[in-house]
Amino acid sequence: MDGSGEKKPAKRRSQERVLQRDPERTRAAILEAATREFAENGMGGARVDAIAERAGTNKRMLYHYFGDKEQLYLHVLEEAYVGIRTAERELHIGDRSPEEGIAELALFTWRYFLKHPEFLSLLGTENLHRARWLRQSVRLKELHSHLIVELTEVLDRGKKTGVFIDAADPLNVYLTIASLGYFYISNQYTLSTIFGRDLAEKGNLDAWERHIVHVTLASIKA
Amino acid sequence: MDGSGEKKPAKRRSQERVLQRDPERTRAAILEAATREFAENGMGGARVDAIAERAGTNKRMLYHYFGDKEQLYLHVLEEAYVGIRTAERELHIGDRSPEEGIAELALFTWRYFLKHPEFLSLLGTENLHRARWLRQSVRLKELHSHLIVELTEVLDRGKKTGVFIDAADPLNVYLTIASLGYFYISNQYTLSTIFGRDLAEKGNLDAWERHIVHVTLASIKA
DNA sequence: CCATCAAGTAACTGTTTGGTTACTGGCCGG
DNA sequence: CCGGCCAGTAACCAAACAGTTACTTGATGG
Repeated sequence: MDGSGEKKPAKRRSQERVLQRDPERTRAAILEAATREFAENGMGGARVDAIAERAGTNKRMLYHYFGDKEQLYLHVLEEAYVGIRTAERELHIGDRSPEEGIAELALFTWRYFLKHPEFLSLLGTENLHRARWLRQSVRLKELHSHLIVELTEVLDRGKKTGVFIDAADPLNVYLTIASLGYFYISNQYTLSTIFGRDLAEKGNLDAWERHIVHVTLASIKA
Repeated sequence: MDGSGEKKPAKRRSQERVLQRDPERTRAAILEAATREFAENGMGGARVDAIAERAGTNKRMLYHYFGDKEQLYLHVLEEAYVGIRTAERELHIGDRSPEEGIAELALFTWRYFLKHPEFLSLLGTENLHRARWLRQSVRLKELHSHLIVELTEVLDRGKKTGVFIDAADPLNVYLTIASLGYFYISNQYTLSTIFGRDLAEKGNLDAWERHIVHVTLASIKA
């Protein structure tokens, strides 16, 4: 997100000169810095000064673009949800056989969680506060119905052809997949400590990936 | 913990009179208040003044008994781990058939999590900080080997009688049980919000309890 | 019965924090 | 070519914070 970014031509006029004033770039930098700061320290631990410094700007701009710390946090959270749901939508789990579709969703979810620990961390923070900010969000409520609808279709198709049990419930299936991925990754530090095994090791990660697919399918297979 | 607690007779001398100075009671009150404060607000959000007030004492005592905020937090965390592992040990999952033993462990874990959300919250906080404080703890490392040993025995017995698959791994089984319980409870607020279904409702909780047992057994049954 | 020491209180301190104010400088329309 | 506007800066502020100091109270053993 940083580093390789070419200087944007700044809407108003195309110019090659290094622009200090680039509102969109500044805004994006703040959002990205805030994502990291909130993910690493939680709402209570995140520091506004630290976000400004990480973004290479200062607090004035942060308050200018986002109002206050809480609104900035909500923006970060919304962006994170949009990120996973957007990627998920491009899967088209209905294009294959029901079993392959479910396996694909499980793999995608696991790998997305693994690649975006900051998303899991934000979820953790938000739940600590009982979804205080998420509940205020208007944008996000409908973002999720798509997932359940698509999953319902895949499961129904599998039930008709007799590969899935009738009791298979779409929400339960998704929660099962998400549970197994979320817990392993977000709790890896305490788990590795108390069980004396490094869960982040490649071999263990691969084994758990296979385990998730196995468990998910085993729980709904006829 | 409060309210119904009879006045302790204060070691040194039995007396019915209401004692203001009762070191053990004060210590316990601080620990209990700190547990709630840390669970509700995380390490970064917890306030030392709030803990003192909740405990009905003041900061001086808190620093007197526990050193500083971080050490107090570590005490709280250790206490929480000792709590679940102690209760778990009394299960004796080896006393029944292997299948019943695993089901029993799954039920126990789910119900313990449900009854002690503050434990889940503390785990979340500790993992946010990558087990920074837990790693310092000497007491806790061996507390967990017992669980794995007992679980290994139960699984081996099931493998011999042919009810479990050979690939069944004790750590994986425990992680599966814990994942399904942890995620559902600790993420109930965001999940209920985005899916528009109240996961804390009795019917849903009971269904998930059955689901956990079903999934766990389905994943290891021959 | 009083000297001693631990339990307990409250007011204080230096620092950090979220948020603000007063200011600078570049750009664009008229 | 200039007046107003908007991106950006830095110094500032009051409140909140973790941790401390100076003090009071009460039980107990010699």
